[in-house]
Amino acid sequence: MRPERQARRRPGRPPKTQAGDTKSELVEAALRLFAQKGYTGTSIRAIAREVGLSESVLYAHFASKQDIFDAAVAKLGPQGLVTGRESLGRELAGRDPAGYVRALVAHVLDAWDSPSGRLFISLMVRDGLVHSAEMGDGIAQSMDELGTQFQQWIDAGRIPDDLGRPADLAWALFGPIGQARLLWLHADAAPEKRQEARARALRHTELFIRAVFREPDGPGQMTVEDVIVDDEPER
Amino acid sequence: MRPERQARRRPGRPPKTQAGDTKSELVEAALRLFAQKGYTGTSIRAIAREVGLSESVLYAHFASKQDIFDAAVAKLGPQGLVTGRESLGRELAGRDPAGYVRALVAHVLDAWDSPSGRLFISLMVRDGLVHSAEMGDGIAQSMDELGTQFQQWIDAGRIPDDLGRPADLAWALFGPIGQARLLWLHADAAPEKRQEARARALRHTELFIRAVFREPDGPGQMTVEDVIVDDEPER
DNA sequence: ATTATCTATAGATCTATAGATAATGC
DNA sequence: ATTATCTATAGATCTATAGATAATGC
Repeated sequence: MRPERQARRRPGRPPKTQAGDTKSELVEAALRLFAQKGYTGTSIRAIAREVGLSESVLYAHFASKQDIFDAAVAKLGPQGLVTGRESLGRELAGRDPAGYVRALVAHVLDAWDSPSGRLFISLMVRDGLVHSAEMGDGIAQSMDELGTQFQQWIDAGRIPDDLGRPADLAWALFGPIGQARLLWLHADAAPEKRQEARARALRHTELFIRAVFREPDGPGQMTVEDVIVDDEPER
Repeated sequence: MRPERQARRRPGRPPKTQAGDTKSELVEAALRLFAQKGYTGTSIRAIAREVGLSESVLYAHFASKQDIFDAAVAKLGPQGLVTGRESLGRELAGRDPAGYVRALVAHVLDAWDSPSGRLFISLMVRDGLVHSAEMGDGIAQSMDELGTQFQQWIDAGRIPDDLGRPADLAWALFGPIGQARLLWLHADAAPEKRQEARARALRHTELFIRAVFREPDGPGQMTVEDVIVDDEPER
């Protein structure tokens, strides 16, 4: 948003001193409004007004309203998914399961709770894109990919092999976190709600770790020792 | 939708034989369109056309566009939440944890996959109501209520007492199911996608049961027998 | 007389375009 | 000459209302 544009501008190209990066400002304003009010709820005029310009400027930069929307979506990129396992390579490599999952969740939460991450989810929601096939397929694929990691842990005996499919374990981990994102990590979310959402996601992560992973030895949720002490002390 | 209204109607009150329940038809058409295109994406005219009437009829039945929207929402009722534990009383009473959870999930899935349940989620999503405080608070409260049941199982030794808060267990159960609802149980979802979503939710339910509940005795995920056979055959 | 519809229309707002105006950069 | 803005406006569409018309129910 440019500072103070109340005073009606003169016609003609403005002097260099006043010029900002109009196109970027327009895309950013459009993003905020589309995320908040949806495509049909946002007018070209409203976008222009946000930036303090006349609505006809938009057509100097974009061919149509849809073109602005596309530019806004393109600016965000494909943030929707549980991405970044590749880019996290070094951080994740060699960690034990609990550490790996904690690092992955922390990474994803940072992305989802960022300004652009929150604009993204709001935009997807407001314009029905959460219901699009791409969204569903993308998430399902993302869970499949994460599933390969779970499979390795199953093979290594760190997860009981009869709990469920690897991709379903990924779903069990990220479903509740995704719900928290949807409900409380959107563009208009209050800081306290965001904090609560992150805390909730982290508690879920720990719950998941305790319920799913088997410790290689030492104390754990359901080691042989526990079972024997609890249920069959004299065996 | 009324049959065949292409032929332009005459002015004047139509004969009884042609009369349907106009108000209900309007609300239903409005619901479909609002769910599909959102509030601002749906015009009074479009609603009227769906029913085959002139747009001014809407103002004979409703005071304003907002009034129609409110009537549509009111018609659906508060379906958003994991409701019905009370109404399920008999079905749930006296079941063991696994049976209880299976029955509850089945009940919720039926509600969510019903026509009105799917209209509901689409409506909430399209108009940003999933981001409303009521939605978030309602779900959180719903999880707290279900948490009391988990607490009882913890007290009875059926769930390890160090897994997490009772409400977080409820969240771990319903988070993934809620995600499946959001992605694939909406108004426009294809039957195959809906089937897939239900299957996914049921697999998650079984995974949850295996990961969280401790059997009182008999065969189970991590009974003494299993552990001994797998890990320490000679003990 | 009342009710359920229609046609016609007002006034607002929407997207998009045409053409004017003034600063910039060659 | 080009660029970045403006004003003015066209034409479509939107919500809402006024007033006409014909069937119903008393």
